[in-house]
Amino acid sequence: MTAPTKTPTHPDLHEPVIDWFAEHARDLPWRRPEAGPWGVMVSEFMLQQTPVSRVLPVYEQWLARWPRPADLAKEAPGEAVRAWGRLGYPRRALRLHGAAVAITERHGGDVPTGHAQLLALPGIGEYTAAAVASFAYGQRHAVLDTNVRRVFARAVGGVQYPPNATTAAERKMARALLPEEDETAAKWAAASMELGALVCTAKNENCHRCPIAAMCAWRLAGKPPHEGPARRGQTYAGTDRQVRGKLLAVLREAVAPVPQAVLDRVWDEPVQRARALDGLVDDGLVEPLPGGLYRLPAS
DNA sequence: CAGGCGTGGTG
DNA sequence: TCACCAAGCCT
Repeated sequence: MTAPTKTPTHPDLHEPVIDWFAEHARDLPWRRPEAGPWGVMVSEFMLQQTPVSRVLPVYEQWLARWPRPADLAKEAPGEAVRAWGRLGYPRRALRLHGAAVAITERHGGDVPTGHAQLLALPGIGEYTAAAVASFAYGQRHAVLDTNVRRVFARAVGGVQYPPNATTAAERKMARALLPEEDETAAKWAAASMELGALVCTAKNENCHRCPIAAMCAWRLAGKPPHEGPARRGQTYAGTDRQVRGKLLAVLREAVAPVPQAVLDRVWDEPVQRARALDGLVDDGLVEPLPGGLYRLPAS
């Protein structure tokens, strides 16, 4: 019997993908050693649903201004929202600020190393906890983001796209594919994600540049097109989200509290406008003051 | 668990 | 042009 006892399910995928990564990985600031766990964590918050190209400049400003969690923690949350700029989903800024406060209070100012501790922080879900633990601390976790899910769906599952929501089957597959060693697993996580971001993309798959094209189940099956309904497109024009965005843009630019009348100019329809503003206040993104004034939250 | 939550680039 | 997409989280 020559077979070793703990052979991974698909050991042949690891080496080509990791080697490809060594050659083609982008030189991103949060991948450099000087970024540290805090830099990794900040980047992960910003990258949630936001392209790398838009994150880069904000990331640099953020780290220069708040090089440690404690630096951000002592700021007003509104300053985090302001510095977030136009990255989108500004609740992330609030949550990152909240995470910095929690890190300062509960973890002595250092980004925690444990997956469960990370998961307990605001704005950190399953993906981000695994990503920080893996990228910042070299731990072995299944890091299942949209890129990795797509790569696995194709290379292993033989279909064009993964399911809309992450399934237990996907998690199981991701765990089964994980290399045994911590360090190798961390490289694998970063490499498989980068492959999905650069080569095995949603719209154009570039199989000629793919290091595992020869063993890709989807390609070998003749690249059958996605079956079933298309993903629900996110509508935007005319929604509360658009109104919220316009309201918050005014408040981000303002140095002093803004009168209601000024906010009223961003949207004609009064019911929707009021609903959007109320929502921002409920979310803690906007602080109402006496006299019909509004500003970003000071506390 | 489906739906809400920003923004700008792109085919 | 405009629908779709980009390293999710929370309720």
